[in-house]
Amino acid sequence: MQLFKEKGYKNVSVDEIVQACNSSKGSFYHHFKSKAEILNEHFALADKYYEQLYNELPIQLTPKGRLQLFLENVFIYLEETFGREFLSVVYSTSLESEAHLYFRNPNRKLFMLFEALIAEVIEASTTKPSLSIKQLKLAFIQLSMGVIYYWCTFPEDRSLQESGASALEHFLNGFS
Amino acid sequence: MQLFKEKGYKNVSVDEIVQACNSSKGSFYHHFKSKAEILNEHFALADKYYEQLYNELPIQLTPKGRLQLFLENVFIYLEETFGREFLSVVYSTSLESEAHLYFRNPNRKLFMLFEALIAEVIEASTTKPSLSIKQLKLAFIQLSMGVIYYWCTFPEDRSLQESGASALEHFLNGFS
DNA sequence: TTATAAACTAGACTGCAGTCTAATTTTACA
DNA sequence: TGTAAAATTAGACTGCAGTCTAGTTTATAA
Repeated sequence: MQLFKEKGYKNVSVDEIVQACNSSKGSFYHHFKSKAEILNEHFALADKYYEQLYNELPIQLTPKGRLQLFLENVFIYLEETFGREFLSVVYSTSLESEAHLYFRNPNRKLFMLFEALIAEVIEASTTKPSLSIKQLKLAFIQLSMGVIYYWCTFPEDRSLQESGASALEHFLNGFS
Repeated sequence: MQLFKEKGYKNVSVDEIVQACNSSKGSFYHHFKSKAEILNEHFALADKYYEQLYNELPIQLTPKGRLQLFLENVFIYLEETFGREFLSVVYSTSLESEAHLYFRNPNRKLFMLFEALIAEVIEASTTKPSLSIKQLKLAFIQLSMGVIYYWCTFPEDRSLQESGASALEHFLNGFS
Protein backbone atom coordinates (compact mmCIF):
# COMPACT_ATOMS: atom_id res chain seq x y z
CA MET A 1 0.00 0.00 0.00
CA GLN A 2 2.88 2.32 0.76
CA LEU A 3 4.42 1.73 -2.64
CA PHE A 4 1.06 2.34 -4.32
CA LYS A 5 0.72 5.63 -2.51
CA GLU A 6 4.22 6.73 -3.47
CA LYS A 7 4.25 5.70 -7.12
CA GLY A 8 0.68 4.98 -8.14
CA TYR A 9 -0.88 1.56 -8.57
CA LYS A 10 0.07 1.13 -12.22
CA ASN A 11 3.70 2.07 -11.60
CA VAL A 12 4.32 -0.61 -9.02
CA SER A 13 4.99 -4.08 -10.38
CA VAL A 14 4.37 -7.29 -8.50
CA ASP A 15 8.09 -8.00 -8.77
CA GLU A 16 8.76 -4.76 -6.99
CA ILE A 17 6.27 -5.60 -4.27
CA VAL A 18 7.69 -9.04 -3.54
CA GLN A 19 11.22 -7.65 -3.59
CA ALA A 20 10.28 -4.98 -1.05
CA CYS A 21 8.78 -7.72 1.12
CA ASN A 22 11.68 -10.14 0.67
CA SER A 23 9.18 -12.56 -0.72
CA SER A 24 8.64 -14.17 -4.11
CA LYS A 25 6.07 -14.28 -6.85
CA GLY A 26 5.05 -17.82 -6.07
CA SER A 27 4.35 -16.78 -2.54
CA PHE A 28 2.47 -13.70 -3.62
CA TYR A 29 0.16 -15.58 -5.92
CA HIS A 30 -0.36 -18.24 -3.32
CA HIS A 31 -1.95 -15.62 -1.08
CA PHE A 32 -3.60 -13.33 -3.63
CA LYS A 33 -5.49 -14.23 -6.77
CA SER A 34 -4.23 -11.11 -8.52
CA LYS A 35 -2.39 -7.87 -8.02
CA ALA A 36 -5.70 -6.08 -7.66
CA GLU A 37 -6.82 -8.40 -4.91
CA ILE A 38 -4.41 -6.85 -2.43
CA LEU A 39 -6.73 -3.86 -2.32
CA ASN A 40 -9.41 -6.08 -0.84
CA GLU A 41 -7.77 -5.87 2.54
CA HIS A 42 -8.97 -2.31 2.73
CA PHE A 43 -12.59 -3.06 2.11
CA ALA A 44 -12.90 -5.08 5.24
CA LEU A 45 -11.65 -2.04 7.14
CA ALA A 46 -14.07 0.21 5.29
CA ASP A 47 -17.08 -1.86 6.26
CA LYS A 48 -15.94 -1.70 9.88
CA TYR A 49 -15.78 2.07 9.65
CA TYR A 50 -19.22 2.32 8.04
CA GLU A 51 -20.73 0.38 10.87
CA GLN A 52 -19.21 2.80 13.35
CA LEU A 53 -20.50 5.74 11.30
CA TYR A 54 -23.95 4.20 11.36
CA ASN A 55 -23.94 3.72 15.10
CA GLU A 56 -22.86 7.30 15.68
CA LEU A 57 -25.64 8.79 13.55
CA PRO A 58 -27.58 11.31 15.72
CA ILE A 59 -30.91 9.79 16.69
CA GLN A 60 -32.60 13.20 16.88
CA LEU A 61 -32.20 13.76 13.12
CA THR A 62 -34.98 12.88 10.69
CA PRO A 63 -34.57 9.56 8.89
CA LYS A 64 -33.87 11.42 5.66
CA GLY A 65 -31.26 13.50 7.44
CA ARG A 66 -29.66 10.38 8.84
CA LEU A 67 -29.50 8.69 5.42
CA GLN A 68 -28.09 11.83 3.88
CA LEU A 69 -25.49 12.32 6.59
CA PHE A 70 -24.49 8.69 6.36
CA LEU A 71 -23.87 8.68 2.61
CA GLU A 72 -22.07 11.99 2.82
CA ASN A 73 -19.71 10.57 5.41
CA VAL A 74 -19.18 7.45 3.36
CA PHE A 75 -18.22 9.61 0.39
CA ILE A 76 -15.89 11.74 2.48
CA TYR A 77 -14.27 8.62 3.85
CA LEU A 78 -13.86 7.09 0.40
CA GLU A 79 -12.25 10.20 -0.98
CA GLU A 80 -9.94 10.81 1.95
CA THR A 81 -8.91 7.25 2.74
CA PHE A 82 -8.93 5.70 -0.71
CA GLY A 83 -8.69 8.54 -3.18
CA ARG A 84 -9.64 8.69 -6.82
CA GLU A 85 -6.91 6.46 -8.19
CA PHE A 86 -7.56 3.68 -5.72
CA LEU A 87 -11.30 3.80 -6.34
CA SER A 88 -10.73 3.80 -10.09
CA VAL A 89 -8.57 0.70 -9.81
CA VAL A 90 -11.14 -1.09 -7.68
CA TYR A 91 -14.07 -0.11 -9.85
CA SER A 92 -12.14 -1.01 -12.95
CA THR A 93 -10.67 -4.34 -11.87
CA SER A 94 -13.94 -5.46 -10.32
CA LEU A 95 -15.37 -5.60 -13.80
CA GLU A 96 -12.57 -7.60 -15.31
CA SER A 97 -11.87 -10.30 -12.78
CA GLU A 98 -13.36 -12.19 -9.92
CA ALA A 99 -11.11 -10.36 -7.49
CA HIS A 100 -12.62 -8.12 -4.84
CA LEU A 101 -14.80 -10.55 -3.01
CA TYR A 102 -15.73 -7.84 -0.56
CA PHE A 103 -16.65 -5.32 -3.16
CA ARG A 104 -18.60 -7.71 -5.32
CA ASN A 105 -20.57 -9.23 -2.50
CA PRO A 106 -24.19 -8.14 -2.99
CA ASN A 107 -24.82 -8.74 0.71
CA ARG A 108 -21.98 -6.67 2.06
CA LYS A 109 -22.45 -4.88 5.33
CA LEU A 110 -22.65 -1.43 3.76
CA PHE A 111 -25.70 -2.44 1.74
CA MET A 112 -27.40 -3.72 4.89
CA LEU A 113 -26.86 -0.35 6.52
CA PHE A 114 -28.35 1.35 3.47
CA GLU A 115 -31.39 -0.87 3.82
CA ALA A 116 -31.82 -0.13 7.52
CA LEU A 117 -31.67 3.62 6.92
CA ILE A 118 -34.09 3.44 4.00
CA ALA A 119 -36.47 1.41 6.14
CA GLU A 120 -36.45 4.28 8.65
CA VAL A 121 -37.28 6.76 5.90
CA ILE A 122 -40.18 4.66 4.65
CA GLU A 123 -41.55 4.22 8.15
CA ALA A 124 -41.47 7.96 8.82
CA SER A 125 -43.08 8.72 5.48
CA THR A 126 -46.77 9.64 5.52
CA THR A 127 -47.65 7.80 2.32
CA LYS A 128 -46.50 4.35 1.33
CA PRO A 129 -43.92 4.57 -1.47
CA SER A 130 -44.70 2.77 -4.70
CA LEU A 131 -41.50 0.74 -4.46
CA SER A 132 -40.57 -2.03 -2.05
CA ILE A 133 -37.70 -1.62 0.35
CA LYS A 134 -35.60 -4.09 -1.65
CA GLN A 135 -36.16 -2.04 -4.77
CA LEU A 136 -35.28 1.19 -3.01
CA LYS A 137 -32.15 -0.35 -1.56
CA LEU A 138 -31.10 -1.49 -5.03
CA ALA A 139 -31.82 1.96 -6.44
CA PHE A 140 -29.74 3.50 -3.69
CA ILE A 141 -26.81 1.18 -4.33
CA GLN A 142 -27.01 1.94 -8.04
CA LEU A 143 -27.08 5.63 -7.28
CA SER A 144 -24.02 5.46 -5.01
CA MET A 145 -22.07 3.41 -7.50
CA GLY A 146 -23.07 5.77 -10.27
CA VAL A 147 -21.89 8.79 -8.32
CA ILE A 148 -18.55 7.18 -7.58
CA TYR A 149 -18.12 5.87 -11.09
CA TYR A 150 -18.94 9.26 -12.56
CA TRP A 151 -16.55 11.00 -10.21
CA CYS A 152 -13.74 8.64 -11.25
CA THR A 153 -14.51 8.90 -14.95
CA PHE A 154 -14.92 12.66 -15.21
CA PRO A 155 -12.38 14.11 -12.82
CA GLU A 156 -13.38 17.63 -11.85
CA ASP A 157 -12.33 19.77 -8.97
CA ARG A 158 -15.33 18.85 -6.90
CA SER A 159 -15.21 16.46 -4.01
CA LEU A 160 -16.97 13.14 -4.34
CA GLN A 161 -19.50 14.31 -1.82
CA GLU A 162 -20.27 17.51 -3.71
CA SER A 163 -20.49 15.66 -7.00
CA GLY A 164 -23.16 13.36 -5.59
CA ALA A 165 -25.01 15.89 -3.45
CA SER A 166 -27.84 16.70 -5.85
CA ALA A 167 -28.37 13.10 -6.91
CA LEU A 168 -28.78 12.23 -3.25
CA GLU A 169 -31.11 15.16 -2.66
CA HIS A 170 -33.27 14.16 -5.58
CA PHE A 171 -33.36 10.59 -4.35
CA LEU A 172 -34.71 11.80 -1.02
CA ASN A 173 -37.25 14.01 -2.81
CA GLY A 174 -38.60 10.81 -4.26
CA PHE A 175 -40.16 10.09 -0.88
CA SER A 176 -43.23 12.21 -0.45
CA MET B 1 -15.49 -7.08 -33.59
CA GLN B 2 -16.28 -10.47 -35.10
CA LEU B 3 -13.38 -12.09 -33.27
CA PHE B 4 -14.46 -10.47 -30.03
CA LYS B 5 -17.97 -11.84 -30.44
CA GLU B 6 -16.68 -15.32 -31.18
CA LYS B 7 -14.03 -15.63 -28.50
CA GLY B 8 -14.58 -12.84 -26.01
CA TYR B 9 -12.59 -9.63 -25.78
CA LYS B 10 -9.97 -10.99 -23.38
CA ASN B 11 -9.31 -14.07 -25.50
CA VAL B 12 -8.42 -12.14 -28.63
CA SER B 13 -4.89 -10.77 -28.78
CA VAL B 14 -3.82 -7.81 -30.84
CA ASP B 15 -1.47 -10.16 -32.71
CA GLU B 16 -4.46 -12.23 -33.66
CA ILE B 17 -6.39 -9.19 -34.81
CA VAL B 18 -3.63 -7.86 -37.04
CA GLN B 19 -3.03 -11.33 -38.45
CA ALA B 20 -6.71 -11.69 -39.32
CA CYS B 21 -6.51 -8.30 -41.05
CA ASN B 22 -3.23 -9.02 -42.83
CA SER B 23 -1.88 -6.00 -41.03
CA SER B 24 0.82 -5.44 -38.42
CA LYS B 25 1.17 -4.20 -34.90
CA GLY B 26 2.86 -1.02 -35.94
CA SER B 27 -0.03 -0.27 -38.20
CA PHE B 28 -2.57 -1.13 -35.53
CA TYR B 29 -1.03 1.18 -32.97
CA HIS B 30 -0.70 3.89 -35.54
CA HIS B 31 -4.48 3.97 -35.85
CA PHE B 32 -5.56 3.07 -32.31
CA LYS B 33 -4.12 4.20 -29.00
CA SER B 34 -4.92 0.88 -27.39
CA LYS B 35 -6.71 -2.40 -27.89
CA ALA B 36 -9.68 -1.02 -26.01
CA GLU B 37 -9.93 1.96 -28.28
CA ILE B 38 -11.25 -0.14 -31.15
CA LEU B 39 -14.53 -0.33 -29.24
CA ASN B 40 -14.89 3.42 -29.62
CA GLU B 41 -16.06 2.98 -33.16
CA HIS B 42 -19.29 1.60 -31.76
CA PHE B 43 -20.07 4.54 -29.56
CA ALA B 44 -20.35 6.87 -32.47
CA LEU B 45 -22.97 4.50 -33.89
CA ALA B 46 -24.74 4.32 -30.54
CA ASP B 47 -25.13 8.09 -30.31
CA LYS B 48 -26.59 8.10 -33.81
CA TYR B 49 -29.11 5.51 -32.74
CA TYR B 50 -30.05 7.41 -29.58
CA GLU B 51 -30.80 10.48 -31.60
CA GLN B 52 -33.14 8.48 -33.80
CA LEU B 53 -34.80 7.01 -30.71
CA TYR B 54 -35.29 10.49 -29.35
CA ASN B 55 -36.87 11.75 -32.54
CA GLU B 56 -39.27 8.83 -32.66
CA LEU B 57 -40.52 9.34 -29.09
CA PRO B 58 -44.35 9.69 -29.21
CA ILE B 59 -45.27 13.30 -28.66
CA GLN B 60 -48.60 12.40 -27.06
CA LEU B 61 -46.87 10.78 -24.07
CA THR B 62 -46.27 12.73 -20.86
CA PRO B 63 -42.74 14.09 -20.47
CA LYS B 64 -42.10 11.56 -17.72
CA GLY B 65 -43.31 8.81 -20.00
CA ARG B 66 -41.05 10.01 -22.75
CA LEU B 67 -38.00 10.10 -20.49
CA GLN B 68 -38.83 6.67 -19.14
CA LEU B 69 -39.39 5.17 -22.58
CA PHE B 70 -36.19 6.72 -23.85
CA LEU B 71 -33.96 5.32 -21.12
CA GLU B 72 -35.65 1.93 -21.37
CA ASN B 73 -34.89 1.81 -25.07
CA VAL B 74 -31.32 2.88 -24.46
CA PHE B 75 -30.90 0.04 -21.98
CA ILE B 76 -32.48 -2.46 -24.34
CA TYR B 77 -30.20 -1.27 -27.11
CA LEU B 78 -27.11 -1.49 -24.90
CA GLU B 79 -27.90 -5.00 -23.81
CA GLU B 80 -28.81 -6.32 -27.23
CA THR B 81 -26.18 -4.57 -29.32
CA PHE B 82 -23.27 -4.46 -26.90
CA GLY B 83 -23.96 -7.08 -24.27
CA ARG B 84 -22.62 -7.42 -20.77
CA GLU B 85 -19.04 -8.31 -21.65
CA PHE B 86 -18.61 -5.44 -24.05
CA LEU B 87 -20.08 -2.95 -21.57
CA SER B 88 -17.86 -4.33 -18.82
CA VAL B 89 -14.80 -3.84 -20.97
CA VAL B 90 -15.78 -0.29 -21.84
CA TYR B 91 -16.69 0.66 -18.29
CA SER B 92 -13.55 -0.97 -16.99
CA THR B 93 -11.05 0.37 -19.50
CA SER B 94 -12.51 3.86 -19.36
CA LEU B 95 -11.26 4.07 -15.81
CA GLU B 96 -7.75 2.95 -16.57
CA SER B 97 -6.80 4.81 -19.70
CA GLU B 98 -7.58 7.84 -21.76
CA ALA B 99 -9.15 5.68 -24.43
CA HIS B 100 -12.83 6.00 -25.22
CA LEU B 101 -13.01 9.61 -26.17
CA TYR B 102 -16.67 9.20 -26.98
CA PHE B 103 -17.57 7.57 -23.75
CA ARG B 104 -15.59 9.95 -21.60
CA ASN B 105 -16.84 13.06 -23.27
CA PRO B 106 -19.02 14.88 -20.70
CA ASN B 107 -20.80 16.66 -23.56
CA ARG B 108 -21.71 13.62 -25.59
CA LYS B 109 -24.91 13.65 -27.56
CA LEU B 110 -26.67 11.20 -25.27
CA PHE B 111 -26.30 13.53 -22.31
CA MET B 112 -27.78 16.39 -24.32
CA LEU B 113 -30.81 14.27 -25.08
CA PHE B 114 -31.16 13.48 -21.38
CA GLU B 115 -31.12 17.18 -20.68
CA ALA B 116 -33.76 17.96 -23.27
CA LEU B 117 -36.09 15.31 -21.90
CA ILE B 118 -35.56 16.42 -18.31
CA ALA B 119 -36.29 19.99 -19.34
CA GLU B 120 -39.65 18.79 -20.66
CA VAL B 121 -40.41 17.09 -17.36
CA ILE B 122 -39.57 20.21 -15.38
CA GLU B 123 -41.68 22.38 -17.64
CA ALA B 124 -44.68 20.11 -17.26
CA SER B 125 -44.26 19.93 -13.51
CA THR B 126 -46.64 22.02 -11.38
CA THR B 127 -44.04 23.02 -8.81
CA LYS B 128 -40.50 24.15 -9.48
CA PRO B 129 -38.04 21.43 -8.48
CA SER B 130 -35.42 22.28 -5.89
CA LEU B 131 -32.61 21.34 -8.27
CA SER B 132 -31.43 23.07 -11.42
CA ILE B 133 -31.65 21.34 -14.76
CA LYS B 134 -27.88 20.89 -14.85
CA GLN B 135 -28.00 19.17 -11.48
CA LEU B 136 -30.84 16.92 -12.55
CA LYS B 137 -29.05 16.01 -15.75
CA LEU B 138 -25.97 15.10 -13.75
CA ALA B 139 -28.05 13.04 -11.34
CA PHE B 140 -29.65 11.25 -14.27
CA ILE B 141 -26.29 10.45 -15.85
CA GLN B 142 -25.01 9.17 -12.53
CA LEU B 143 -28.11 7.04 -12.16
CA SER B 144 -27.76 5.52 -15.64
CA MET B 145 -24.10 4.79 -15.14
CA GLY B 146 -24.84 3.28 -11.76
CA VAL B 147 -27.49 1.00 -13.17
CA ILE B 148 -25.19 -0.19 -15.94
CA TYR B 149 -22.22 -0.57 -13.62
CA TYR B 150 -24.29 -2.53 -11.13
CA TRP B 151 -25.68 -4.78 -13.84
CA CYS B 152 -22.15 -5.55 -15.06
CA THR B 153 -20.77 -6.13 -11.57
CA PHE B 154 -23.55 -8.31 -10.17
CA PRO B 155 -24.65 -10.47 -13.06
CA GLU B 156 -28.16 -11.74 -12.43
CA ASP B 157 -30.72 -13.13 -14.78
CA ARG B 158 -32.51 -9.84 -15.14
CA SER B 159 -32.22 -7.65 -18.18
CA LEU B 160 -30.46 -4.33 -17.85
CA GLN B 161 -33.76 -2.59 -18.29
CA GLU B 162 -35.44 -4.57 -15.52
CA SER B 163 -32.50 -4.05 -13.22
CA GLY B 164 -32.78 -0.31 -13.56
CA ALA B 165 -36.57 -0.03 -13.70
CA SER B 166 -37.19 0.87 -10.07
CA ALA B 167 -34.28 3.30 -9.88
CA LEU B 168 -35.74 5.08 -12.87
CA GLU B 169 -39.22 5.05 -11.40
CA HIS B 170 -37.97 6.50 -8.15
CA PHE B 171 -36.07 9.17 -10.03
CA LEU B 172 -39.30 10.23 -11.73
CA ASN B 173 -41.12 10.19 -8.40
CA GLY B 174 -38.67 12.84 -7.32
CA PHE B 175 -40.61 15.31 -9.44
CA SER B 176 -43.77 16.29 -7.64
C1' DT C 1 9.63 14.24 -63.14
C1' DT C 2 11.87 14.54 -58.84
C1' DA C 3 12.79 16.09 -54.00
C1' DT C 4 10.94 16.12 -49.53
C1' DA C 5 7.86 15.52 -46.05
C1' DA C 6 4.18 13.04 -44.03
C1' DA C 7 1.54 9.00 -43.38
C1' DC C 8 1.74 4.37 -42.76
C1' DT C 9 3.68 -0.52 -42.07
C1' DA C 10 6.67 -4.22 -40.35
C1' DG C 11 8.02 -6.95 -36.83
C1' DA C 12 11.62 -7.38 -33.28
C1' DC C 13 11.79 -5.99 -28.57
C1' DT C 14 10.38 -4.62 -23.59
C1' DG C 15 7.90 -4.88 -19.39
C1' DC C 16 4.87 -6.96 -16.55
C1' DA C 17 0.89 -9.97 -14.81
C1' DG C 18 0.16 -14.30 -14.05
C1' DT C 19 1.53 -19.71 -14.40
C1' DC C 20 4.16 -23.76 -13.57
C1' DT C 21 7.11 -27.01 -11.38
C1' DA C 22 10.19 -28.22 -8.21
C1' DA C 23 11.81 -27.48 -3.74
C1' DT C 24 11.30 -26.40 1.23
C1' DT C 25 8.86 -25.71 5.47
C1' DT C 26 5.07 -26.58 8.54
C1' DT C 27 1.38 -29.39 10.44
C1' DA C 28 -0.86 -33.58 11.99
C1' DC C 29 -0.69 -37.62 14.02
C1' DA C 30 1.01 -42.30 14.89
C1' DT D 1 10.56 -38.73 17.42
C1' DG D 2 9.34 -40.32 12.23
C1' DT D 3 6.76 -39.66 8.25
C1' DA D 4 3.36 -38.42 5.13
C1' DA D 5 0.41 -34.75 3.65
C1' DA D 6 -0.46 -29.95 3.28
C1' DA D 7 0.96 -25.32 3.04
C1' DT D 8 4.17 -22.23 1.46
C1' DT D 9 8.11 -20.43 -1.27
C1' DA D 10 11.32 -19.76 -5.19
C1' DG D 11 12.13 -18.13 -9.50
C1' DA D 12 12.25 -19.51 -14.39
C1' DC D 13 8.90 -19.26 -17.95
C1' DT D 14 4.72 -17.79 -20.94
C1' DG D 15 1.61 -14.73 -23.16
C1' DC D 16 0.30 -10.46 -24.44
C1' DA D 17 -0.21 -5.20 -24.58
C1' DG D 18 2.24 -1.73 -25.96
C1' DT D 19 6.96 0.57 -27.80
C1' DC D 20 10.67 1.41 -30.89
C1' DT D 21 13.20 1.91 -35.01
C1' DA D 22 13.91 1.24 -39.51
C1' DG D 23 11.78 0.89 -43.59
C1' DT D 24 8.05 1.80 -47.37
C1' DT D 25 4.36 4.04 -49.53
C1' DT D 26 1.68 8.17 -50.57
C1' DA D 27 0.87 13.12 -50.85
C1' DT D 28 2.71 17.90 -51.97
C1' DA D 29 4.78 21.08 -54.56
C1' DA D 30 8.49 23.01 -57.48
